[in-house]
Amino acid sequence: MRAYDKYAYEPFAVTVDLAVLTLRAGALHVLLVERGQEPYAGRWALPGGFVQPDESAETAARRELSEETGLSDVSGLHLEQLRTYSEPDRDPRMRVVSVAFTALLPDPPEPHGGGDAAQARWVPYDTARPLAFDHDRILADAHERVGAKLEYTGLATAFCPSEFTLGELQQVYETVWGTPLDRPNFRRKVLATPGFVEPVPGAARLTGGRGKPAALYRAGGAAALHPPLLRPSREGRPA
Amino acid sequence: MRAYDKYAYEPFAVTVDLAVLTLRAGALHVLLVERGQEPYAGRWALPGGFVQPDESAETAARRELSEETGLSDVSGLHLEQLRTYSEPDRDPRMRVVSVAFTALLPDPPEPHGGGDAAQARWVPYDTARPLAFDHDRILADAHERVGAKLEYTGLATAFCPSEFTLGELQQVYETVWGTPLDRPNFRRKVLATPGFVEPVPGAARLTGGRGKPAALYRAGGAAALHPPLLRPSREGRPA
DNA sequence: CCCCTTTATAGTCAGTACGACTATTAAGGG
DNA sequence: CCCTTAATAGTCGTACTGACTATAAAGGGG
Repeated sequence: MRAYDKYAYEPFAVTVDLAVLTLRAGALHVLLVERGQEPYAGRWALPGGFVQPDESAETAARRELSEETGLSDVSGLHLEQLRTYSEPDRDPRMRVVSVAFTALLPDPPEPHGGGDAAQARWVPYDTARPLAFDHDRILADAHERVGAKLEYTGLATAFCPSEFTLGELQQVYETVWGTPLDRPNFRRKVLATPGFVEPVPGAARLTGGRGKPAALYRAGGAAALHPPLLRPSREGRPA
Repeated sequence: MRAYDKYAYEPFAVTVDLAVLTLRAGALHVLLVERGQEPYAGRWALPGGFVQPDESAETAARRELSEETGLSDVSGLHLEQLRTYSEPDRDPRMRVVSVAFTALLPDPPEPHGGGDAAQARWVPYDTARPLAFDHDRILADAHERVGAKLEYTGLATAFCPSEFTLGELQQVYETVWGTPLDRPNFRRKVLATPGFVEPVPGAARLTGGRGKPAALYRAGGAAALHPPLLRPSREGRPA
């Protein structure tokens, strides 16, 4: 029961931490900031900050996202609560409970070093560690969550600009999952899943570089994919 | 960035709230406590309480679970973080951030009214609302999460005793999803999914009531189901 | 004691999804 | 003007799925 009267309660500091992911040059990148002070001075960490008295954690996360990326409009970006980290010793200075979020960006702007960020950079996911505090774990949890959600939601489109080719969409899956996918089969499945993507009607063709121009698509309205787009099973072909 | 120095920080109270779900007589039930004081005096609420200074949220949740259910050993029970609720006005008295958990129980013991719970009861899920605070939302989120996880994890066995029949397992799915399932097909899929369940070797038969006795199974070790056991699609057969 | 109901388990069958391929089209580059 | 690159189209056999039918093994009521 809610025993407000029975237990004394200790005040906690509540922060948000952001795992901001994007794709640059076909590789998964994460937005990191360099810490200026102890503890972990000089180490890289996930961006974050304190939740203000009048904010929800979601509001604080979106504010931090805007501050750290330098983007004026972050309202359309995908921002999702990951989980809360509350180990008593996770911050050596004081008792800090952190609500972690995952954010997905389509086209990565150079993080303006302005604002309050001492130094903010896009770092390839593979070379990000070790991070300060328990951020290694948060980042790993974020990656795992995103990979899982690609299977049964249309989340992949959050990595893409508003209009994209199926090849770009496939690259999202391949990069996050770390697995090459068969192009014709990927195409078939995506187009067979209602509400995942919809073709851009006009004479829509992207002339990026070499090769046949690809048709452009927009994100469909569907939140859940039916059927899901399962990643190649680690099991399934055992002995 | 972690601007501990830049912003003043407000102390928050941090609580855990528990959505404890079980199956009784083929219906989904949730453990509720009756509030004795304002606000929401006389209303039912999810059990919960303050996180103590030396506890993580997970530790606090398991402690509360033990206290509220009266079970001496809650170490084997499924307990999982749901998400954190932090709207500034969710508690009219003060700023409270609550980390919500979902717990799944196999056989429901009568909640001992002892401990500190004024009154604790198993309430059918459908008649649980309205609850105090934002607990309606928490409960709905818990239900949705559990329903989704039944698809791609072996979570359903957490609702069952250590040995169970496939009929009982099917009842878990039907009750949580609110959909009848075809028995032969359910059986085929469960047995075809490696690691989901394993037969109890001995002369294992349950003579519960009428009908042919069923073979007994135990939970297999698999965390993820491959292939997943998808619920009958709301879409898929549209117009 | 014999049906009749109940529940478990076995099996069938057609439609579909999927993985692995091959083929064709439409660009750009030397 | 080929050659490479990338997009798109199509094929084929297997696995899976949903909808069913059939059989087996219990208990209960006349």
